[in-house]
Amino acid sequence: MTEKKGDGTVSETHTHFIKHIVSKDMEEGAYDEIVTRFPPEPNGYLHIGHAKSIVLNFELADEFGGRTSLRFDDTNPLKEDVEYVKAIKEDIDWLGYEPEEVRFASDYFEEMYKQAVHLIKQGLAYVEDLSQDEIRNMRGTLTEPGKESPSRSRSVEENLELFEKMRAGEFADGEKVLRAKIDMSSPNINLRDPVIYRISHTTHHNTGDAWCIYPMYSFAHPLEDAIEGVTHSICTLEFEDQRPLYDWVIANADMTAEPKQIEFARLNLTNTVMSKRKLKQLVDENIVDGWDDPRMPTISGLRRRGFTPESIKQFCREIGVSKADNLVDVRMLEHFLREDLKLKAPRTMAVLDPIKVVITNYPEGQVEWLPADINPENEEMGMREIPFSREIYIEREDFMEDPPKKYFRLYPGNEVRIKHAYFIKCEDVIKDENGRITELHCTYDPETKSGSGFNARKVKGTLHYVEATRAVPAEFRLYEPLIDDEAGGDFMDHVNEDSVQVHHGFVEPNMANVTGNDKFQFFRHGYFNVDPKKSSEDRLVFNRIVSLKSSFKLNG
RNA sequence: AGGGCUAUAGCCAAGCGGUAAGGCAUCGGAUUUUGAUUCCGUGAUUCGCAGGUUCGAAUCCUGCUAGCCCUGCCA
Repeated sequence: MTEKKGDGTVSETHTHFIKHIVSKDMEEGAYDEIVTRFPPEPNGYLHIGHAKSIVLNFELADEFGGRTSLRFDDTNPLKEDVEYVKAIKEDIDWLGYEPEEVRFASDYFEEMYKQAVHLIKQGLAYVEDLSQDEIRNMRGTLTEPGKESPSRSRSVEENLELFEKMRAGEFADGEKVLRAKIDMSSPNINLRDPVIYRISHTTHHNTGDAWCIYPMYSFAHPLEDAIEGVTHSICTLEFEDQRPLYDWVIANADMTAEPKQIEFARLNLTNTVMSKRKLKQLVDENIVDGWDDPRMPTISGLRRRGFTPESIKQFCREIGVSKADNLVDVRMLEHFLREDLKLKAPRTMAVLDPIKVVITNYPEGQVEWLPADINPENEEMGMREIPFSREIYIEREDFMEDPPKKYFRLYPGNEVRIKHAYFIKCEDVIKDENGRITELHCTYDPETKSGSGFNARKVKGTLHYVEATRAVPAEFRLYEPLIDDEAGGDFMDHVNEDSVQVHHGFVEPNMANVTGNDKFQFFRHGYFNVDPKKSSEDRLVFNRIVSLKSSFKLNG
């Protein structure tokens, strides 16, 4: 369990193939220092899959005493926006990582242009006259080689001139394109003279109208890495086929650095969609309440739901890094949230679906303030006092008129403990004209007061409660997975129509002033977060982050 | 099918020629003023399959099977 950081010591846990590669490189002295980067395109919000990559990149470099930068891969102005730049920075910061530097691919447009010219001069790139359709048709198929374009044999001088005109805005979008001259018959389609620059008369969020030609990812990315001195360029599996092109660019550009691309498997979670396209669709079609809806697997959604940075990071560490396609059970994420909050969150009581209990033998008008530990597993959190009186609320589901076997909550004639207070026994059930239970009449035994040491008899059940006259109204939002079933077909057919359950109940009086993102464990319910958007001073709204585990089953 | 990659328990995953770590989930049992926590216990004679090399193979070799990715002027 040596998990040292920042001193170059390799941890013995969480070992994986990328760490092996880096270890070996460092032992062989291949690099002075390891440099990684997290390179999001600012075209959407970050999700937990990105968190896996963020944790990997930052902690890997940190472990070897290296550095990590944040670099926005903004080479396609059609899809990118500053809104996303801002959100991405915020999410990384919230997770607790500080990039060595923040850069943009667009910072290097001039340098990339020069490198393209360098390729042209070597006869390794040419300006293409063919249309997009013609290029596609001549590319061949998976099993047949492509055909060489007539433009391929253009002279260096003419290519230089045309490329300059492309930059100068003398052509319309799609009229010309710059292609790398590699191999039209390569079995790897990425090497069949890939397009490396296209014309797009579009305002860029960063460079404005300075450019009307933009480099393609496959050309830009290796250059960005080389410029920044990145040693290990970590990306996901679908870029594996691009690695030969990545290496080709590095080999033929006028660059001394030799970054190495390493691919790992992206994260998939049960009951979750994990692509920006799909998440954007959920937002655009108003299936959810924005990118930060508490049901979204986005970092901002998880944050609003109440997940902590530490729980997300620990999850990312524990799932490991490999090249095998995977589908991780969301319950694993939930586990790390519970583990993180177990000792940190105050434990208080909330009644989500109240039913009133009148304790008929308790003096009218009397109130007792009972001592209660804030977290029995963490005494440093101290004590609080909670009121108890003749009328309290308990959970409607904690009473059954006709209970099955092994039900040890309240039922007629049964005695249970009220947490931190007394034993009560159900004497009478009051119903309205529709037969709905409106009130329970109980008696209490003064001798059974909590902390009194009473042990003449035992009860099987302990119920939480909120004192009725001082109860603070609150809204509770419970969540189910947004996606019913991750398998097959259009994911929109699997959207759970009933993924939010709203309850109106009460919390303890001492919770009247909680504010955005405060987290609590509500006894027997789970961990809750004060919704930073919906909650206000006069309307408390709690999101259930995760429930407590439970082995209780009715009828079983 | 041309190329690239992957395959270890229900899920994730270590392992790197010396006899299958760990986590999640599940199911038992003990403790419990949360049906929680905690604690103990629970599963691979076998690593996709078939051959081969070796004293010895999840690890090396050969063949096969299955799954994922690649024919954007997206990243």
